[in-house]
Amino acid sequence: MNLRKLSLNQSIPQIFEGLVLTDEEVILIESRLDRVFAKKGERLVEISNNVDCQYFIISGCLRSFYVDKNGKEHTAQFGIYDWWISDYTAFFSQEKAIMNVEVIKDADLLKISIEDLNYLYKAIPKIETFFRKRAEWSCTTMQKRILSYLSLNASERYLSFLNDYPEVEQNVKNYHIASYLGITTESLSRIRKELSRA
Amino acid sequence: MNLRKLSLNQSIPQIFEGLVLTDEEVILIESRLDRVFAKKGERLVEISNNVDCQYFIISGCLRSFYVDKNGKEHTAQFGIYDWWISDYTAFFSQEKAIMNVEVIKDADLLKISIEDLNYLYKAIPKIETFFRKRAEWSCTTMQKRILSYLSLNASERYLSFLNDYPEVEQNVKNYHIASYLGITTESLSRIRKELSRA
DNA sequence: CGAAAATTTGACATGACTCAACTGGAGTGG
DNA sequence: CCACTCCAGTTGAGTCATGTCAAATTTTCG
Repeated sequence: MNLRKLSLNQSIPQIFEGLVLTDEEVILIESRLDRVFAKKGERLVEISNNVDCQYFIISGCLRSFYVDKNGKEHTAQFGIYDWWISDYTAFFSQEKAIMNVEVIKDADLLKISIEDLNYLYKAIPKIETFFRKRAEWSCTTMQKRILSYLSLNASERYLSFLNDYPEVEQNVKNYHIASYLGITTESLSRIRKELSRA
Repeated sequence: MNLRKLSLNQSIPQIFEGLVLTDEEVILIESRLDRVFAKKGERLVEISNNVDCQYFIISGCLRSFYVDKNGKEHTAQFGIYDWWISDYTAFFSQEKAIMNVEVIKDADLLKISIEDLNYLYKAIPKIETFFRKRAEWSCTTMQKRILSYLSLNASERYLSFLNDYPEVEQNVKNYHIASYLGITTESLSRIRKELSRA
């Protein structure tokens, strides 16, 4: 067993945190995953392409973003360690990507295709349970984000972001944060100035 | 078999559209569902209560809404026939409700508790597959809504809402729509006036 | 019909945007 | 080691979309 295999094996329990897996199950899962290293600036998904896989992040930082009709970028999601990333809208519905997924900091990833995932759902039902719960949890975080747009002003949304995702804040540029919060970099700059005075 | 039973039985394929179920499975599912009739104005979920069930809507109209620190209501979700509703944030994580679920038009519902749902996941694995896909689909619709807040102005969001949910529009008040779009009723009124001129 | 609820309208206020200029730091090469 | 460039962030002035508040109007429904 080489080093690469070893560290991949160690990653399986990390991915399926909370699941009790037998040795055979770990081996089966491993056989369906691909280790991928991606450099800053690389794109794992590009708008209008097919999206047949999603990525588990072992380390690094990524973001998915939408480009509107005026060419403005809007960050849909950030991804750091222990989280998954893809264009889920496209991945789940098997339509063309409406977002790009871009590497912000060199990343170490595990890639799984939709076919392999469907295979694992059948072979190991608790994997499907895990992904059901993960999707449910995504729903709750997105719901909260929607409510934050409805009920908070820009400054409050920024504070809430800092509170919810302190590790993300340390890995991304302010203009990424602004495009996630739905404000301009100028506004974010003024908000930060205002907050630092208080 | 009485009428009530008959119509409930007929609803099962409607709920699990796309799933092929045996007669025994339908009977098992039915045994875990409760038929509920709810009048306009009733609340199925109230903020800070426990949320141990979700509702499938046979007919009628409902909404879930959040109340912010200034007492303003923000509609999180509408529900009409064939859709499910609850405070998912609370239901999935089994925490106290952060939203109310309110009946907008007299509703005919099927109620399922989290225990019964977990039982069905075990007993009929394809039910879990169905709910996994439903959660994934919810993620994609919420993702699109988030992107609409980031990239569209109030008027464009309104048009997009009319396009995506024409049946909802016919069942709810304008102030419900405004609170879903994140604007005031006055702004919505002006937008409608502007659009009717064009 | 009449009261209550929903919507519309007007005048004004304001938070966030736009555009352009400026600052500061990180890296690069002469 | 300085000069240059590039990129991110900041600042200022003016604008605009949407909000606020109060009043008028229309619709709904008992």
